[in-house]
Amino acid sequence: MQNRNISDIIEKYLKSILAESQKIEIKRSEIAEQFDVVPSQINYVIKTRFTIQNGYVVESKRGGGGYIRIAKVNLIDDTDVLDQLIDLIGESITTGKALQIIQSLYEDKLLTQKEANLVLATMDRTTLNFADKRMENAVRARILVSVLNRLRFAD
Amino acid sequence: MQNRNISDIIEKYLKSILAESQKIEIKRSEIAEQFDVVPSQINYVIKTRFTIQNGYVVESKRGGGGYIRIAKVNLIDDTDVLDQLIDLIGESITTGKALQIIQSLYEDKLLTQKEANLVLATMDRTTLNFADKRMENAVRARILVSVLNRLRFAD
DNA sequence: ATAATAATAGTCAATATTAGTCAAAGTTGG
DNA sequence: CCAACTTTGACTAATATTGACTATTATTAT
Repeated sequence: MQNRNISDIIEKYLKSILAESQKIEIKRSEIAEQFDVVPSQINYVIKTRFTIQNGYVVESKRGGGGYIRIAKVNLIDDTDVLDQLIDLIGESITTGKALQIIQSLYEDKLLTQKEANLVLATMDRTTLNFADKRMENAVRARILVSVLNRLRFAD
Repeated sequence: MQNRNISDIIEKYLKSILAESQKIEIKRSEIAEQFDVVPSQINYVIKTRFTIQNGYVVESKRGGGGYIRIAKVNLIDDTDVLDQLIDLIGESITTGKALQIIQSLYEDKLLTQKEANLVLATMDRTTLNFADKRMENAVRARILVSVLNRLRFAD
């Protein structure tokens, strides 16, 4: 609505540019000024919304002429990315990160919306319902890895 | 009848908005203040009156700019079949019985082949990987029930 | 060349801003 | 009176915002 948080707005802005051009290069301080936030908030936005789980790769450089580059990666072309994701999941994953990964799979058309929603339902917090959060995250990790591996094989 | 409790009044208010717009986004604290109740009462109202059985899906976010969204969804016709299956599953189910249920869902065209395979992958014995078989069957039951509930409405 | 300075971006922890959970206490209809 | 439902609030969890401090790279002065 009208009072969304500024991080979401910055995210949306950056993604609108990325929808056109696959890759962008920004100056942290400029974006910060444009949206009237402290520069480190840009790092927050990137760290929470432009990770490899989200299907983005980020690189940067400090010093004069410094920049932050954000590029969209594609899970279909790049089988490495699936492996990377499985690696990254390891033996534990939270609902939030899992959601990011499922969303990326949907965006890259590896899952339909219905498939994505079904998979999300299986690993929801209330579904797993463990008192011990470590166990919950461990089971979720196994489920998600299982799904990713299932996607390697075409039906 | 005119002196209903406040939960009913809040329910009616929210549903009157939903009658117009299919989906609303509220700020918990604002609604609580508007009706002069503690914020957690909003959770109570949602939990008791905006369930999936009633055709509502709820999502929320905490933190700055947080919200609660309630959407009205279109329930499919065979909800009573789903109810029966959920009843049948109870709190525990083996891989074999789960497979049977998923196969019947496929035959009834509630799941495609790929969807069925994905769901099976999530509740496979090696995926869940519990030493304690009772726990394994309990988790599988929760996962399968969650899937069935997700099938109550279209995307 | 080297050192000093300027111009970037990164990290991290404190604080703020929401919503969720749970159980105790209160209320009500049968 | 009892069981079910409602109300309340203390505690918890998730997410966002801010700023002080750090790290890296480029440019300028010596």
